[in-house]
Amino acid sequence: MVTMQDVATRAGVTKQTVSNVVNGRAAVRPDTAARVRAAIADLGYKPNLVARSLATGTTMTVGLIVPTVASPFYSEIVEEVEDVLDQHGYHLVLATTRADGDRAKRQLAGLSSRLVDALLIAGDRDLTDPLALLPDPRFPIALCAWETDIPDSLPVVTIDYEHAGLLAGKHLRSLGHTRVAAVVELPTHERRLAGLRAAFERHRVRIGDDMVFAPIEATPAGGFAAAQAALAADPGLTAIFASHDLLALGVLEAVKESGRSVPGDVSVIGFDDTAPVALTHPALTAIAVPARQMAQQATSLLLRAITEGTPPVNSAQLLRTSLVIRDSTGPARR
Amino acid sequence: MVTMQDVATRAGVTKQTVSNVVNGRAAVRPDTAARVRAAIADLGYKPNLVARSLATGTTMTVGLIVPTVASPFYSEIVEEVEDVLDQHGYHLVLATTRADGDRAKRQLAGLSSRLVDALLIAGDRDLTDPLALLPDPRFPIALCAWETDIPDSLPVVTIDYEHAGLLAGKHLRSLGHTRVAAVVELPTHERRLAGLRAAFERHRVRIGDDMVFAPIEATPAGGFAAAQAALAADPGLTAIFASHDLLALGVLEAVKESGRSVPGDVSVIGFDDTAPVALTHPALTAIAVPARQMAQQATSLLLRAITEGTPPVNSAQLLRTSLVIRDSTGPARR
DNA sequence: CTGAAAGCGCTTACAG
DNA sequence: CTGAAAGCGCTTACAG
Repeated sequence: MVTMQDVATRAGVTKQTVSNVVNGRAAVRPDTAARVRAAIADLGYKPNLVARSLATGTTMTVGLIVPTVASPFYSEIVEEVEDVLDQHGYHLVLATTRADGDRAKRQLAGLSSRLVDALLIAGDRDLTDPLALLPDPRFPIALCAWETDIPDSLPVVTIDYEHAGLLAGKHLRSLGHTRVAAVVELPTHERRLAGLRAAFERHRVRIGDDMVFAPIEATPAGGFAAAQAALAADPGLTAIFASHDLLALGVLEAVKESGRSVPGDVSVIGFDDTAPVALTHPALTAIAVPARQMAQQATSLLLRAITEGTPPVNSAQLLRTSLVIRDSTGPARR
Repeated sequence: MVTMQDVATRAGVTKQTVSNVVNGRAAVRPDTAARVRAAIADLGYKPNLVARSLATGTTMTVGLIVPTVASPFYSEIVEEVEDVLDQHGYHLVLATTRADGDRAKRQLAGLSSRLVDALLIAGDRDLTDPLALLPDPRFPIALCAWETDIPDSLPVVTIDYEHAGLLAGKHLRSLGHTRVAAVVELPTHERRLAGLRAAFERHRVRIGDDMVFAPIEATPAGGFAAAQAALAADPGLTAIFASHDLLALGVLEAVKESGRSVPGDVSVIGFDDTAPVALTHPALTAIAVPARQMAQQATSLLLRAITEGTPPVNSAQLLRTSLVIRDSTGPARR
């Protein structure tokens, strides 16, 4: 490895001067700088980022923990976080928890030992408990896409999931649906469900626990099976709410496979509104969650905390969702 | 920040002893070790990983560059790489190139300055040229999922794409198809296309350039539009090959939307065989690529190189693909 | 089994 | 504008 000292020797200066031209910090006489730059090029010198980190106390790296990357929702978040980081010269250390609490705990511990300058945790699927054992309070952490039990000690950028569920419910209700089933990942998505129910209760319609189906896995296949169960439980239902898009994809297929038409016989509404859903047939009506904006805000929050050396502003930001009406919802069949 | 020295002072030993108990390296008398451990707990000491890295010359971190993470194929690779890394106590630094050559170049440069101990590059979409400016030859780099222009200076774990395309072609040919279109991401997937063509040429059937359609984007929507174009170009075609699953999803929809049945009127075959495709209707026939195995092998290769301190074995490993026949392919309509 | 010393490759004030 | 010194928090031989 060629070191800064090697460059200095070659250019006939001290390493401090090399450091100055590399970082453009102090003013260096043009010809000296040129000599140094030539030496750098000749030797193919690259600064050792680890040494720099030790000296500066900053790694130019941010950690991101997500439940999985194999979902359009989280992959959008990962890409957005990386974009913002990249724009500011930071690198991304990624960890996926994969429905494994121990793994999540290990990653939380591993990432908070100065390997990264800050940590963003997206999704409360596997990390609700471990958060109790918070590391150094001065270490910048932020949460996003957090639905359950928002800890008040940490800044969070999320959405009002209950209101989002309410939006979905109001839409279905306004179309006259009264026999609806919900395919919901529980307990993670309980707020969405609560909102959905609230929309109906206002009209004295109750979505009982017997019409709530928790999929075995958070995939189209999981949604498919859950929807089949729903159709078996009430063959006359007219609408199905899916607590996220991947499930909705499976629900759509299950309904069609059962010989029913969408939305003629059964309306289907999804949640998140990630890119792939606009292409389903019929195109999926869904609650749109501003995932990229959420990731962007949370990342900026952390970056600001890092550069200002203060803990991130401890606030709970709630982003708004909206209803995107496409072709999978329609008036309830009589 | 509480340092090793703080722990040492509190436990009444020197920091070397603390280091020894933390790393379990040298033998430490049980009661001393207990005292040190107590001090660590009291102070909430966590070793500074950056300082350790500078001293040991290793970061326990591996970089991964992929084109995107919003695709089932690459997200599987990312998750598998992270799994292997996690099992060995390594962290993952992730960079996505996102069809941006400059960004790719920047990432390659950024990641090879001792921020990571090794680098895995998956997918040749954006990084073919930049590889020319290779960093230190002793820095462990490996390639995987590489289709075009495999550099012979770097170890690569990939598959025989031409043979994979041949498999797809032989399958369609054996079903009697002679009017086939190909929806292919070019030039990235040209080997697959070459294989497909080769299968037909043996039977004196030619898939002309006018029947090859490059999608605007690597998404279902891209596949959808390309398939529509294909059906317009030859309304009587009986089979469509898609160069990856996401495209195939769109192709399937386009064919159905055109009023044709799959596979009655048109057979559709995909490529990669990622998780989501088994649930399409009809279930997609596809060339199965062992993505996880590929990622696993490449990662192991790098890990071995790191621990042994030698450059990775410079070999080109070709993994085998297989044909998974489901319901989207059938005999050609007469 | 424990401690004193040197070093990893940088940066950051501080003199000159 | 350039150089000498100290330090970031660890680990690694090496004495005792």
